[in-house]
Amino acid sequence: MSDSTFLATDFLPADPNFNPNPMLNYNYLVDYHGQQEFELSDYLALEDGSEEDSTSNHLIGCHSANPVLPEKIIDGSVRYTDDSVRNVAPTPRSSSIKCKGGLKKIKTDAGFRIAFRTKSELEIMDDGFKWRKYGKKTVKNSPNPRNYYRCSSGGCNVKKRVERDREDSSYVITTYEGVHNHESPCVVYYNEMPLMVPSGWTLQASNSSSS
DNA sequence: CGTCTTTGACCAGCGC
DNA sequence: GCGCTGGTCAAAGACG
Repeated sequence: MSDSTFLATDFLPADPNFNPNPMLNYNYLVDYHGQQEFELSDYLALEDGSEEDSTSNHLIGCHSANPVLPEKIIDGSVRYTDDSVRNVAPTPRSSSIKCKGGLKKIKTDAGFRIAFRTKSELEIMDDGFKWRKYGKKTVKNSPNPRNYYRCSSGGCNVKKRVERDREDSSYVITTYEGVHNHESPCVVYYNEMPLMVPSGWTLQASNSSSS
């Protein structure tokens, strides 16, 4: 499954005005390893030219929650630049989607799974959605527990896992799974800040492609 | 009182 | 088949 490799990227909140909400900080997203500017609007465009099912509802649907920056992903595992692989979770019947800019998403039965690593002191970043914690697990070979969250909006079964990098606890590894079938509770807030919304970025409810 | 977190138990998948 | 591991459930407690 080597063709499902992500380019390794980092999310670097170096600016003091940094807000962990990726929706509000798309201009802070930098392809760190590639030394190349990487904006969230680019990421939104990734669906174009995808190898399958490019209805483009997926990313629109996961707008503020999902699209930060993934590390490399090898079919359910996060692969770091040092080629170490840390298990995220098996991704049964997954399929990779080739994306512009070298990024890919993992599609599962529950929708897409996107993992990324964020340098942040905050373990829970405000991504515009409301999450309910439903589990906590210690992970093998990791001193840090993994927390499980589910979108608290009724009928929305998007999940996310949050854990600290076992080797560098200043990084938080977040994995989103599924696509929200509702708008972000802070859409109103975004609409009040039109300059913060990338061109071509439309805040619309997704068709629940995961169903 | 409603909502959320905590946490131990349970279950399923996978490798040996 | 068995043990390990990750993911989820659900009861109990905390909190506003």
